[in-house]
Order: sequence, then C-alpha cells, then structure tokens
Amino acid sequence: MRIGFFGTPYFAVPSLKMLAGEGYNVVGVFCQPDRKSGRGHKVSFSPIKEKALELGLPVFQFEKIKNPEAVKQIEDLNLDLMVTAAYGQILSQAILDAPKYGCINVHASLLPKYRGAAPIQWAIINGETSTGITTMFTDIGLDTGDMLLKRAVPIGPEETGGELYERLAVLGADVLKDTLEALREGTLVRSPQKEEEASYYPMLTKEMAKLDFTQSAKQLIDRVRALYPIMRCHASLNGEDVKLIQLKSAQTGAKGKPGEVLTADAKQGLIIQTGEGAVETVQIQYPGGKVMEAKASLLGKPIAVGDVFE
RNA sequence: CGCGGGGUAGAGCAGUUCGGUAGCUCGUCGGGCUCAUAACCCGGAGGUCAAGGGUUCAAAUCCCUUCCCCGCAA
Repeated sequence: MRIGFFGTPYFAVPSLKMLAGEGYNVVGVFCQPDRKSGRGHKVSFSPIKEKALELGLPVFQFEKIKNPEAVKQIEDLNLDLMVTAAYGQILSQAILDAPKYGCINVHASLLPKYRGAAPIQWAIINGETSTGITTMFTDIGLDTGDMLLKRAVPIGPEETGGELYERLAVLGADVLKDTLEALREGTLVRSPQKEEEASYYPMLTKEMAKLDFTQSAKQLIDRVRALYPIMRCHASLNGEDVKLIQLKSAQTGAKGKPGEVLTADAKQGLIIQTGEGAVETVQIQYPGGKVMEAKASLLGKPIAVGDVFE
C-alpha cells in the first residue's frame, strides 16, 4: 500500500515513526515549507521534515498544497492512502480524491467536539477533564468527516497543554495503527458525526495569552496551563508586561478588586485577586529576564500590595 | 545581517545617565532572645562586577571585540 503522509509539527512525528516502524510503504512526506524562525531568523526544519530525513523518506514542501503542481505531484505518487496529522493546510477535493482509499486524519479530540486547529489547548481552557484521539476519513469540511476509531484519556488537573499534546501525539500514533489494521482487515466502520453535538474552536491567537483577572481563579489557572508552553500568559503591572508562567489557587483572608495584589512577600508568595477567588503566581518572568520562582523574584524586585495586574 | 532587553555574593536585584571605598533583600554560618516558631536582635563569611583589549591618576560605570541568557517579530 502506497501511503502519503501529511504533517508538520511534533504532533505528527509519532505517527510517522509508527508507519515506518510497522513497515508501511510511505512514498512521500508532505510538510509546510521551511520558515525562518527564532532569534536571528535562522531557517529551521519542521519536526516532521527532520524525522522524514532521518528515516530516508522523500520530503515534499509546498507553499500552497492546492496549487496545480502540488496536486499533480500527489497524483503522480499514485497513492493508495493519505494519512494526515496536523499538516497545517486545508486540502482540496482533488487531493482527497487522489488516493484509492481516501484520506485518514488523526485529530486530537473526541469528535465531533473540538473541531479545529487547537483542540488540545481549548479542551484545557474549557476545564474539560477528558479528551482523546479520533481517527476519521477526511472530507472537504473542517474536521467533519466520518469517524473511525476513538479513544479517550483523562486530562490531569494540573496538566499543561504541552504535556497533553505530547501524550496525545503518542496516543494518536497508536490509534492510527489500529485504524490502519482495521482498514486492512476490512473491519473499519465509518460513523458520521452528529452535527448537533459538534463544536468548533478557532486557532490560538496571541491575544488569548493576555490574562483577564475578572475571570475566576479556575479559569485563569486553566488558561495559563493550557497555553503553556506555546504561549506564556501575561498581564501588565505598573506599565511592565509581566509573564505569569504558572498559577495555582490560593487561600487568603484578604480581599480586593480583580487583579489586585493581595500579598507579595517571599514567605506567602504573590497572591492576586480574581473575579472569583484568588491565585498564587508560582513562576514569573520579567521582560529580558528568565523564568523564576515568584517568591525569589520578590526579594530583588518587590511588588507592593495593592498594585494591580491588568 | 529582522528588532530589543540582560550577565554584579548561593538566589533575586540596585548601582552604569554624570568614572572616585562593592550595596540591598533573602539564604548561609556563629551568637543572643523566646515555652515556641517561617518570628525578632547582634555579628561573620561569601564578588577576578561574563571574558579580552583600550582610554584614564582612577573603570561595574566610557570605547571596541567575543561568549552566554531572555523577550518580540516570523
């Protein structure tokens, strides 16, 4: 079976590794073009490109996968099956029609809930206690295709987006493996998504990392851990943009308005009033500085009680 | 050559504008006080001020070079 693999970030790596390890015939790996990134604008390869090169697989990178030359390339590969996992571009019907058995996608949620590009982070932001992996036949809609296999996992109460992302990447490879085996054995069952149960969440934007202290303590804590380490949540304090890397709930007798600093010393820590309850900032980062323990930071850079994060 | 911030005691920072004895908070060590404590009081140790070169009577501070860390943007 000739397989074309479409993926870009780390999420897709375990799946590609599994395909190669299980002896599947991956005839082409498609990923997003190399981009200048990081300090100094150095060009870096995506995790999938790195892995594909390591495995000795041919790599294809198209600026727009819908362009005729890209579609022709896919058709010329004479694929039996396409596998996608966080590729990063929307596929066209012509592409989906190219492989004999269609296109199977690995999605990091329990569909039809959390359709969209950032299901992992959104699940944590919304305080979900479980999520999972769904494999599906890709259709022209956004994560709307018929579902194949589904597996759920609990979300830890303090788990970060990065940690869950890693777990789901591994689980995704596992579910994909079972899906392909079922496909070979002819036991694969398609089940349509129920539209009335569907939910869609958009891509993450940097505005989402700006903390709103009128939210409840739990919402703030969930948001900070959901976005970590992709984005570090931040708030403005006395004109400085301060990153609050890790929050936890705090008990204190003091009260204030949302965002107001209730305690700020090395013994009790940095505790901030929210719309509902209070949060302690465990780790903090100032502009130009490294991430540090908030209690240590207060020794050299005090914050006054009554100052307001906004 | 994308833009910017930073490197000072074990930790976190001030001091750099305008060159003139190396400071603060905490920790640590010793002592004291207390029924007692993460409390309080007294005292001590701990720094080639990232590295190299230059200017100067004198450099953490001014000039040049290098190394390392961080944020933004992508």
